[in-house]
Amino acid sequence: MSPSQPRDRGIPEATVARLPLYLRALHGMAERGIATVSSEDLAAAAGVNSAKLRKDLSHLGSYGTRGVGYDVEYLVYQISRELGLTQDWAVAIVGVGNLGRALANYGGFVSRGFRVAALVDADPEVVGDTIAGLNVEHIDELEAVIKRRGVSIVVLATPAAAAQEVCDRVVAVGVTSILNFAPVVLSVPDTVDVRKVDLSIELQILAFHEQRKAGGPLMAVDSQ
Amino acid sequence: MSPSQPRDRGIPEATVARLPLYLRALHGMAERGIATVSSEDLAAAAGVNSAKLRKDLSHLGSYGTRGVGYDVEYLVYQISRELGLTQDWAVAIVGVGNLGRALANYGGFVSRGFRVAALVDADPEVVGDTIAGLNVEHIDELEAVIKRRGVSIVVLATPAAAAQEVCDRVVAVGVTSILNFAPVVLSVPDTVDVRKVDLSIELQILAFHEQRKAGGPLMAVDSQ
DNA sequence: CCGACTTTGTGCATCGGTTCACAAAGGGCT
DNA sequence: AGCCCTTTGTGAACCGATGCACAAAGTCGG
Repeated sequence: MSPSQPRDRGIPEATVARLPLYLRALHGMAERGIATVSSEDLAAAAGVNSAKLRKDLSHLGSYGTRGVGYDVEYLVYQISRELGLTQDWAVAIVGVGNLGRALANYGGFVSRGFRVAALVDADPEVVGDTIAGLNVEHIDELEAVIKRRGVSIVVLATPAAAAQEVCDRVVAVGVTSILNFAPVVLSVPDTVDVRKVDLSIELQILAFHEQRKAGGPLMAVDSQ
Repeated sequence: MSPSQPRDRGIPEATVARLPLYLRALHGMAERGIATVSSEDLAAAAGVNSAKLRKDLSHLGSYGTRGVGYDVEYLVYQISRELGLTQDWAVAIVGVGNLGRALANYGGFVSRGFRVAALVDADPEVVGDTIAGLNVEHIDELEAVIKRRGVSIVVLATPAAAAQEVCDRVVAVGVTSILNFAPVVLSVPDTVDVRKVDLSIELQILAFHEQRKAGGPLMAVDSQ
């Protein structure tokens, strides 16, 4: 067996979720001209514990040097490759309301190998507008646009009521990765990956903890 | 001890994160006039497995009726109370770029007991504008605004470079809950809760899985 | 009033993830 | 060349979360 292929199939989900974090920290370091970094320092920059970082990285292979640390440049490349960011991903954003607009202009996408390739909306008022340098196309064109532009990831920023229908349509033309901002649970075949972001959920979790702090150890909540 | 107080201190974090999900599903049902729901149905609507749902709810107390299910109205109230949504939370949004604007207009906040009480920005171009019915105030006023409006949760939607400084300032005036959209790891005293949302992380996770699918079982990646 | 049926609440086994702690590995100084 | 120092990579214990499967509890029809 080849000596430099310990790279396992099957990276733990929790690890995958943290790789982008490391990547961000590493990009920052590369910009500041740092050539080499220890697990301790990188972990601090990413906000995790160093043992966890080392175990995470060990799932990709043995890319560190004992006594020295990790080569920043090289590690950026390895993580990028593992995440699939070395290729170019065409993303379509469906629903160009406030959120869709914000996403279209969001710098974080472009800088990570994602290319917003299409904006689609149902409202005749916005169809034809130019946003972030892109022409907004009509929802009737959805399937055609996805095929024509080679879109492989769709971002749903529609109202809740429209999300499932749009979802069904993009799945029907072969999209298998969806990022859903609409506050509904989408039903999809299990060959399709859906990740959801609900902005209000995070606030609710904060409220829960804030309440606990405020009530402190007393918390005299006589039920109503 | 009172018989109907099995409500434990210490609800698992994983459970807290799902309560908003259940709440959303329940609200939908209440609107459709459904009075009672089984764990099976509610779980389906929330996209989780029914055993998990029952265990989650059991942490709040014994609010179901065997052979029948849960009273929708009552469960909404119990979960809301547990999450602290029965009180009114004043939220300030700092950074009124595309994202801040989208958040200010986002309906999901208001409908959950959150009230956007202030918008703050550093750019003199936008200070003084009215967005979502609110006057945008200058960052110099940050501390004053937070105190005057009783803000207890701050949403950071600033550029990455400004986030830590704003964070320090709001923490200094006593804010202990922060929702951070800026792509940086904030350092705060551990009395302060920070939750972060990085829109590009979700996309990167999707890209990872999409790449795996594309490569399929072959995945002939001879390292460069 | 009783018995059959439904659905909750939970004990228990299992699993994935985290953390500790240390042996192995490499670099650099003398 | 050899020794010491730093830092990685990982075995193993631990911890929390998940899911199964069932007894307890309650409803409803007869």
